[in-house]
Amino acid sequence: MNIAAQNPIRPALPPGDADEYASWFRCLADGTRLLVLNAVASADRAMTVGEIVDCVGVGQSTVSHHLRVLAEECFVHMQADGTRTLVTVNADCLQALPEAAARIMGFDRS
Amino acid sequence: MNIAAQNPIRPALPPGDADEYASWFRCLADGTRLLVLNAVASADRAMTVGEIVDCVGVGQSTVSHHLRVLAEECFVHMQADGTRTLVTVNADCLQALPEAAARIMGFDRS
DNA sequence: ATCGACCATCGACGATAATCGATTATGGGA
DNA sequence: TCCCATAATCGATTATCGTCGATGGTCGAT
Repeated sequence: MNIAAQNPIRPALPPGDADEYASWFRCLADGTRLLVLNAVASADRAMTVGEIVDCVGVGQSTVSHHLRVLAEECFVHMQADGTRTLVTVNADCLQALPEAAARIMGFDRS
Repeated sequence: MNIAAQNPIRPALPPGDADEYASWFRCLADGTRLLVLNAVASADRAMTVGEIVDCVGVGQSTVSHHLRVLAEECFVHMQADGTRTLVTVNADCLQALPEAAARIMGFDRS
């Protein structure tokens, strides 16, 4: 018998929300990507892609790929500046992380 | 020239730590795994593997796999009870999440 | 002792993702 | 206009991961 499935006291996390959170966490689930994010976050200024490449120590195309992934989830903001691309972090995005954890743990403030 | 690499004002996140955090986030980077975690967290009691299977709606071996991954990162605790396995959550693990975010963003309290 | 319930493990498959090198596109300076 | 620097894109390769079905092992009940 499955008591929990029949008597869900707390509303279960909708599978759609779970996938949404998952893709969000997946963005942080790679060491290189965390190094990229940390480099930009620690710089206190906009960084170019080339600077990030030198900081992280992987190929330029790899950094470009990771920046695109981070930008798609709004962890960073990218703005073209002539031939360069200036990268800045979106601090709000990471600060929303505890809220996600709370929902997963069922600490909904309903 | 690479100013940031030569003048790292803030200490960069060590690559080893980045990988450590990454494997931590990777644990939460799958929708099914979040559903498993949410099911156990919302239950207010220990759950058996079979109950989780019924809640989440994937195969038994898949749930067993995800539970092992979650247990390796200490998100859940598993204890054999006869032929069953009782699963409980480790709330502390998810509450440490904001700290990880802070370090990635360079908000080290040195 | 046998049977059934429960769960872990194994092997396989498909999908996804990380990385690299090469190429291409674009803007700025000579 | 021509060249260089910068970065995005492409193609290929490799590794990792999620899922399933089947198998095996263990405990409890009959």
